[in-house]
Amino acid sequence: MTTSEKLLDAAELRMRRTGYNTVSFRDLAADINIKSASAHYHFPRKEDLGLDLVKRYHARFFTTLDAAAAGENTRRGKIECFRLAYRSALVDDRSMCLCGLLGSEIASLPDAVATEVKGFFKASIEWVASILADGTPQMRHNNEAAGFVATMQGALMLAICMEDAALFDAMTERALDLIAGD
Amino acid sequence: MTTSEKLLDAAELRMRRTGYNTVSFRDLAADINIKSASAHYHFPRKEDLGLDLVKRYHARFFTTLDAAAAGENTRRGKIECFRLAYRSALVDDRSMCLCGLLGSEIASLPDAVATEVKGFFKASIEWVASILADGTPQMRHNNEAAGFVATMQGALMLAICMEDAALFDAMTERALDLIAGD
DNA sequence: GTCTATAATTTGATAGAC
DNA sequence: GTCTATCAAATTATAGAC
Repeated sequence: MTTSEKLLDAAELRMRRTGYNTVSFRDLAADINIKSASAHYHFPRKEDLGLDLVKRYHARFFTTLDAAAAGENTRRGKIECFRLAYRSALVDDRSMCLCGLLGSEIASLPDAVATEVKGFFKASIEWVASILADGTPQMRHNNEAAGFVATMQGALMLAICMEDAALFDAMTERALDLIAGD
Repeated sequence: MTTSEKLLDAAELRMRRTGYNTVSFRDLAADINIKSASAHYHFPRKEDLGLDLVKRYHARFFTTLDAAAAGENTRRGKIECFRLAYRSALVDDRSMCLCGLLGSEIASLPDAVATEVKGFFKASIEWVASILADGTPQMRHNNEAAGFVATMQGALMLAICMEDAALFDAMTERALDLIAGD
């Protein structure tokens, strides 16, 4: 694994817990046993690191999601994959969605990073909407898809905040029924 | 208005946009034309300010909500008041819910502030559940209420992030139908 | 209550040696 | 690529005058 990847891993761990502004080059460098000046060699400005991190998160999220959804034949099965991606953030990583946290503090982000976060949500809504429409996007599906994404984000935040993982399932199962039928 | 109240107002404006950690005593003091040392006279530590701010937000949120819901006779009408409280944060204040933002970055908050944020969500869930149960709380109502709160929080975050206020209505109207019946 | 002044720490970032 | 050394700025917080 390259030093850049190690830095991105360290940044993801920290930013998914405490956000963009609380994470310093010194902390990240210490995490992987280098000095902060070395970290700046790989990412000259913090904005460069933030941008690469959100791009990597975005790409990995949908690659993993598409692979899982490819094994499902029903709309409900595919959308359940989307829900499980958020559940995995909670259960496996005990962390927020990177874009859910950065999205909350979007007014404090560099413009380029903020734009990338918006891109993640746009892609998320379109992904869910495309499942609903079976390949033919429609405005109504977009609204339903956005509501589903919002519920996943809010449920993840609340479950982490309340330290109650079971609450995530309780909060999201009806949303799945609503969007995919009982 | 007292200086403490002015400081809390300034802190609320800033923290509902960028979170807890980006807000400094110097910024708040400058907002109300005093010096940061004077701000420390009113709130010795930042944690004191954060704690008072969340407590004030909590109290005001439910006072306003109760007043609005008292004018409604139906369950749906009362829960619609809850939705409108979030809509007002978006449309009137163009800001996140204070606790939605602080909840996202809860791992970076002083313990006392984090506890107070959790208290806001506990009270929110109980408020919605009590409407569902007409005064007789039940576990099933608690899960439905939590899901509704999650959707409001996620929808507010997404609408602000995507700079699309209309999206909030589109995302939340079905959640209201789901919980209160069509 | 507010001020000036300042301490102690942390931060993003750079210069230059190896 | 990584290091030491350093900078300029910002941060939380305190001491003491008025």
